[in-house]
Amino acid sequence: MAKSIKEIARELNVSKSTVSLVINHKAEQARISKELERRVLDYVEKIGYKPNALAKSLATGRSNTIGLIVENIGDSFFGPFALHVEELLRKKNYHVLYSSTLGDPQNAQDIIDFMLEKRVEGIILAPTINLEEHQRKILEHKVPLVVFDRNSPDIATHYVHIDNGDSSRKACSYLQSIGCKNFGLITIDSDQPQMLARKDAYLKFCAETGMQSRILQLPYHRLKQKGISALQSWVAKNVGLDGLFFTTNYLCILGLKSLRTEGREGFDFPLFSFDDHELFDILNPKISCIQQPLEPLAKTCVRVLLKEIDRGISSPKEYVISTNLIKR
Amino acid sequence: MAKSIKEIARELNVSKSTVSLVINHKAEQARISKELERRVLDYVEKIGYKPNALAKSLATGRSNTIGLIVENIGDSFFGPFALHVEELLRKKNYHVLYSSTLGDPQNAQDIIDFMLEKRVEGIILAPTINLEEHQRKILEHKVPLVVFDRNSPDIATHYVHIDNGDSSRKACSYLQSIGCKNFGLITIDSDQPQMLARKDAYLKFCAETGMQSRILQLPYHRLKQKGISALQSWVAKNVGLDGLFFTTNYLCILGLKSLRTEGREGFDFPLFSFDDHELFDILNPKISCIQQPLEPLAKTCVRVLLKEIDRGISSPKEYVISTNLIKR
DNA sequence: TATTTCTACTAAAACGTATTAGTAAAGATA
DNA sequence: TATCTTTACTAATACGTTTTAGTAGAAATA
Repeated sequence: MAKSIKEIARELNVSKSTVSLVINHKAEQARISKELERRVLDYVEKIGYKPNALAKSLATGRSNTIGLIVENIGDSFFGPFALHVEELLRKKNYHVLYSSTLGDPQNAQDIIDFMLEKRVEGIILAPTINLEEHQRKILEHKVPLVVFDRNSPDIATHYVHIDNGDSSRKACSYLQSIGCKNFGLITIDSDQPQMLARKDAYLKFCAETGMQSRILQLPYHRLKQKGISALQSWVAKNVGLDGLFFTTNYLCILGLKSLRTEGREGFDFPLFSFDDHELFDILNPKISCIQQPLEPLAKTCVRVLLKEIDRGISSPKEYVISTNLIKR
Repeated sequence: MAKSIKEIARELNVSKSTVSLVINHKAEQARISKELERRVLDYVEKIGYKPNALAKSLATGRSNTIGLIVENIGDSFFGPFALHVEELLRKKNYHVLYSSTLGDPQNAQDIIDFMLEKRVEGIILAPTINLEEHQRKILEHKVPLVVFDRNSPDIATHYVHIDNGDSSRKACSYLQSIGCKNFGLITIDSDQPQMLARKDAYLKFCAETGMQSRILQLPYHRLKQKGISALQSWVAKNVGLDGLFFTTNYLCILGLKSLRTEGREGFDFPLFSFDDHELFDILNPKISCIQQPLEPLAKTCVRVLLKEIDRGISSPKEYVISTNLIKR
């Protein structure tokens, strides 16, 4: 199908080596004459030769590919994150093999195996629960690994993340500063460390300020209709609420939906979201939030990973990216 | 680093062939004894052997990878689309190498070259302008290609898309049915065929119903602040408007922003968007839209591509997916 | 007992590349 | 003119697989 160096060599009556050397711009150092070089170059150009990257990688040991494993490439956090990663890597001549785990450890398992088999040069991973073993496998195979967003506390890897506790604290103080004296927390029923940190900071804030803590934990699955009604009855039960702090943007959207379906047009108290959303600044009322700066996050992941690839695996470090408080 | 079949063979005192055959579950057909098979299997398991997919692909000619080229993996159309593609392909044991062109033909060029070099078995492409030549290149290399969302009329490929004209027509009729007698069209200043089709259907509708056409074409670049003010002054100029039809959801969002920043809380006429958005049903007023059914779209792309890969390239066909009109 | 058939493997070639050591011919040196 | 350099290449090996043809020895057949 596609022509190989071998065929080109035969057709030009030269050796494979010559063709390979010319193609890789090593003609000079290999003392190939200018004429021959031209002849090869012209022919290669003419037939539109595309080197076989698989063979190349096999020979050089470099795949020029990195793996990106997220929960869901389609969501408003990971999608734009992936775009940044891709952009940054493109500049370094790397390409991205991505996959979404959808939170399913079996998927994650398959994905990681596949990537290791594809000999990606490094992996950026937003782990879901129960992925410790796989992370260990990646490390065993000496493939550089950068974990972001979430991590497993008991396995040492490079870890890029925001300070969830701190950010959550900032959010609470902000709500207090705009007059909320009784705001509740809506979070997810999961033991993801970042969610725990957000909740703990809220609890700590309550303890310090004497505010009564009111927390609703929704189950991770079935966030649709069930979640809406759960939220509605919870809000109804908790009289005196004067604000809501959602620990993720999709929870906040769920909150919006549940209030809307309740027939309320506006809101009588502020909503605050952990993570921004494209439309939060045009909703009514505007929704303030903690914004995870995607680009710095992506930049750090890429930088750290490339360094590992270049200089070999080093001892794990933690990289904390600070968040922005967006007041609206 | 990672152990190879060769090393395993040496360590077990058998031949490479034996190891390979056992690993690929061909022990029986190659009459390898059960004992030996077990011995190999156990050892392979013990050391956590991962075959080198690069070598494998080189030998078999199959990369088990398909390329997905979109404009922006981070946006609310392509991201979820990519997720569906990934999911569907996972089931068939294919994986996805994706890239975003960001509308830049140079990027697209690089991406396509890279994918051809990686010997992807097929490509799903949402082309941007000036990509005809590259599509031709893909086809020359005998790589199955499915184009979706947009196409270049003068190059024959399998093409999966919605019926833009028809959908746009439906939108117009709907607006008319709810009482709009004077709605305008906000579109993008581009000659992408799908945008033209949407606009043309509007014009045709005007011609047929006698409604005066009012069209604003915003330049594709600088859609942010400039677009907002352009839109504002255009709306101010066009007295008597009683509805707006946006030909994409990001234009609609731009519209929302511009009206909001104008200080208007609500709207005195309906807005309609081509393409849905997560929050359109909770905004005030609710925004009706044409919804492109992502899953059928993705399913068709994948199905057609896999068929091409399986049975060889066939003569190009067009696949039209019908849209939904979401009334809110 | 000489031949055929099975059994249980292995040797060798191929995929398409990169790389290093080698070489024939021409030119320079002594 | 015999030796050393340089020039302009090429041969050979390696990367890690798959696959097909081959083979030594044991068992079965005649």
